[in-house]
Amino acid sequence: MTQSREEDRRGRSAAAAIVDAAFRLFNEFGYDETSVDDIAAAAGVSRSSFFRLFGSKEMVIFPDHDAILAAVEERLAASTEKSAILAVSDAVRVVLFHYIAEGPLARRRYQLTSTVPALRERELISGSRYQQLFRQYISAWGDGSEESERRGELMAAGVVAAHNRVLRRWLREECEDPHLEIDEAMAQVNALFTPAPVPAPVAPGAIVVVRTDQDLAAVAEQLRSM
Amino acid sequence: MTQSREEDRRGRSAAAAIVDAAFRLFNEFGYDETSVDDIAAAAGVSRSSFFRLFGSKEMVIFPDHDAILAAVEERLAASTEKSAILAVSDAVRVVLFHYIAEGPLARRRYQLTSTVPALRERELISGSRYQQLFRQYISAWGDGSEESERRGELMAAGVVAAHNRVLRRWLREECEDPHLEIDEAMAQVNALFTPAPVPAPVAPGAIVVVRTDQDLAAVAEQLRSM
DNA sequence: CAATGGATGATACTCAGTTTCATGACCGAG
DNA sequence: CTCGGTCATGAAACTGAGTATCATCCATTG
Repeated sequence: MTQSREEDRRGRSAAAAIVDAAFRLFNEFGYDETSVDDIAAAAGVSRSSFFRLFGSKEMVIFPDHDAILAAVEERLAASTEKSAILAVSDAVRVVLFHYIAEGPLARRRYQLTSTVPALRERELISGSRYQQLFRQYISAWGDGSEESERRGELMAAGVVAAHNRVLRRWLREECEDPHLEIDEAMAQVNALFTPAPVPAPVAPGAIVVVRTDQDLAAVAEQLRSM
Repeated sequence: MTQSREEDRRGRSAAAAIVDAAFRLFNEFGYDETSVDDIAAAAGVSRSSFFRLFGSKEMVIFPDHDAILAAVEERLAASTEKSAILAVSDAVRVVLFHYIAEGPLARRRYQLTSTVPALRERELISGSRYQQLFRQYISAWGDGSEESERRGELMAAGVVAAHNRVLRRWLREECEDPHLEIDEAMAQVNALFTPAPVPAPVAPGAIVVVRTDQDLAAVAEQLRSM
């Protein structure tokens, strides 16, 4: 476990210095106006080290997406069809509260991603990787039918959309209680997807009585289309 | 209406020549291995003209996203809350059948986007613009409540996911009849989102009889949670 | 014919990202 | 202590995308 001498001397890693310098310069001069050389110089490292540590200019902003993705996968993998809904809800919370735990840093990042198209796009890409992961697991829990696959795809999209909405509201400080809102949002998603959407075996002629919030016209329309 | 002399002479626009050359070179040598200079040279135009016409290397692959987006917006704008579901279904079909009408070209593009990360990402970006557009209109049709906004976001995500699934299946030639599949997929989305997801005014104590495919245990569970 | 304007091409520039090589600190073995 | 190896860093050159500038050419118009 050999830490760099610079790190020992200054008490922080070169990576942290780079991130600091990057956010500061982006804030002051703008993303496009700040070159990698500027960042490296301000952080007291070489251009080479910058790319060795972060791979690209965009990645200074999004440090640990891979780690979060791994955490999500871990949570989803530790589940079966039985506990699927719970697993999905938990996994979403893993992501959400990771960002919330970042606090002001997450908000500074949001300010950048709202402003700079390239960064917004980068964020979209990572979001789609979450969606892909969710889809993969949700699909695996279903039978292989096309309708079930579609359900997996729709639900994954819904889960990510719900998460994004709550996160974005929190980032914009429009959200009092993220715990409450993510609970509500996930409840809404679950309500959408838990009632069996697929015609499944049932005794023909069976009659079931349920309460509904729809008015009579809507109910009549549904009955007619059956 | 002055067409270029090259165009007159060769009977095709410089843009078409560039697209042809690009796809051919990408196929033969790969996307990353083909430089813009190579494409321009093969198409018999200058590097300058390439960027003037397409703006970026990626845009040779995705020519008319803006046009499709405008068509979608037009279809959505020509609608009210009453015909909302129909408008959304129609708008989705506009996109889907535009790609299907491209035929082999769409499949060549798919082969590239499956292979080259940068292009897959670019495609994702444009997909998110559709989603954003759908969300905007669907949200406008609801009341302004947070739950209604979430519903708009979820439904937009679902609509785009459903479209993407059908398109991808068609591109992979896994899809016999795209008309049928998009009908099914949109029916699934509509089934998900048309039953009022929000507790709404209804005469207390009203009883409605509907047929369901759920088994008794599931129904009992639903009743218990009401 | 001369003037104008729009499209094209040539050139030079910035900057992100890659590759290669040199340096220098640390560590274990002799 | 010294040699040899490894690893982190830095320096420098290179490729290629995208931008900006300027000259040119050709068709139209007066």
